[in-house]
Amino acid sequence: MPNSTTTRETLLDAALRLLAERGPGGLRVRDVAAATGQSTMGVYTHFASKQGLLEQLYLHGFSRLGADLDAVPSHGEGAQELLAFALAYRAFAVDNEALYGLMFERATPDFVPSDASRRTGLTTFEMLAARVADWHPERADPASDAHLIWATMHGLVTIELMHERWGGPLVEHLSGDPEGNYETAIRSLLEALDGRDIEPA
Amino acid sequence: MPNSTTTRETLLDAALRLLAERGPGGLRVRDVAAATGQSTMGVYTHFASKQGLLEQLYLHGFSRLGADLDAVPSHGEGAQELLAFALAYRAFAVDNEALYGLMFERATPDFVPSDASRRTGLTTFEMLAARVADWHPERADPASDAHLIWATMHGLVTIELMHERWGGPLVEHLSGDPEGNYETAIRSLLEALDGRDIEPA
DNA sequence: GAGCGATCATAACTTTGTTATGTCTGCGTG
DNA sequence: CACGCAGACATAACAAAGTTATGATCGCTC
Repeated sequence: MPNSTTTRETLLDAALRLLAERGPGGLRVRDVAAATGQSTMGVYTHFASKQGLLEQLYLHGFSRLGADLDAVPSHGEGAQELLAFALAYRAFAVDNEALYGLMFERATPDFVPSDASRRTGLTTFEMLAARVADWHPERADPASDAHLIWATMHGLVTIELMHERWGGPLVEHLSGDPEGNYETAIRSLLEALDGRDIEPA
Repeated sequence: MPNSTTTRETLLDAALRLLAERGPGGLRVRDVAAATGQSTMGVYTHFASKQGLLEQLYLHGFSRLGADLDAVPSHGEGAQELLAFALAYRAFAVDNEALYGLMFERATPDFVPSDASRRTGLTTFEMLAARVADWHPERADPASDAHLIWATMHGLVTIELMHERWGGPLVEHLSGDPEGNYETAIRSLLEALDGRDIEPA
C-alpha cells in the first residue's frame, strides 16, 4: 500500500473542506469522492461508510481542539487563565463551525460516534477539569465546577452559532459583539464562582 | 372543508408521536401519512412540505414550553423562583427530548424555521428575562444575566441529553442523578450571581 | 509466473422527499 | 338542476444520496 494512506488523507482533507464549506448537512459521499477525482467507492474502501468518514472527522476535530486548548498558557493567574481557555474554546467553535456541530451539536442527524471516539472527546473535558482544579485546589469538587463551566461555554457558543446561522434575531439584545458578550458572560461566571468561596453563605 | 382541520390535527399528532418515538432523524413523511391511514400526499396538501410539517411541530413545541414555564409560580422569593423556572425548563427538555432537539439543537439537519417562528421562540427568552428582571430589578442589564442563565440551562440540558442518547460515559463523574446535578449547577450559578451583587469587587 | 488481496470503477439497488397526474366530493352559481 | 371548480386524497413516477454488487487492475508474495 504505497500511497494508500495518502489517498486516505486526500479524502479526509476534501471531506473537511466540504464540511466547512457546505455544513454538516451538505456533506455528500459522492462529492467527497469526486473532489479527489475518485469514484464514490473510494470513500467506502477507505472508511467503510459515511459514518466511518464522519468518525474520522470527529476525531480530527478533537485533535485540533485539544491542540488549541493545550496552547493556552497555563502560567496565568487563576481566573485569567480560565478565561483565556474559554476564549480559545469559543474561537475553535467559531472558526470550525461545522466541525463543532459534528462534535458537540447534533448537526449530523444519524451520526453516533463509537465508544472509543467518545472517550477521546472526554479528554477535552478533562483538560478543562485540570485547569479548574489548578485554579481552586481547595474546592471540594472541581469536576462539578468544570461541568458548570463547560455547560456554560457550550451553551453560549451554541446560541451564538445558532444566531449566526439563522441570521435573524434570536436574542437581538446581544447582537453586535459576540466575542465581547461571550467574554463578559464567562467573566461573570468566573468572578461569581470566585466570590462564592470568599463568601461562604 | 368539514373535517379538514381535524385531518390536519391527526397528522400533527401522528408526527409528534413519531418524532418522540423515533427521534428527529427518524421522522419520515411516508410514515406520518401512513400512521393516519392516508397516502403520502396528505402531508403535502396540509403542510406543503416536510419543512412545513416540522415548522408546525416547532411552533407546537414552543407553545408547550411556554405553557410549562408560565405555570411556574411567580410569587417565589428571588432565586427560588428562578430555580423552579430552570427546573421546569429542564423537565420540558427531558420529557420532550426530540422536540427540544428540533427547537434548540440542530437535530433536524436542514430544517430552518421561518423568521416568524423564530420570533415566537424569542418569547421564551423574554419570559426568562422578565423573571430575572424581577429577581434583581436593580441590576443594570438583566438581559445579560438572562443570557448567561439561558446559555447555562441550555448547555446543561444539551450535555445531559447527549449523555442519555449515547449511553456511554461522557463525563462519567456526573452519571447518577442528572436532575440533582442540574439543580446543583444552577444553584451554584444563581448563588454566585447573587453573591456578585453583595460583593461588588 | 500464479494467485491473492487491496484499490478503484461502473452500475444497480434502496430509501425518502418531492412532483405529476387523476379522481371524487361538496358546494356555490347560472 | 346542471355546471364547474376548488380542495382532499390516491397512485405512480422522479430525483437525490447512501449503499451494495460486481468486475478490472495492480502490486506483492510464494
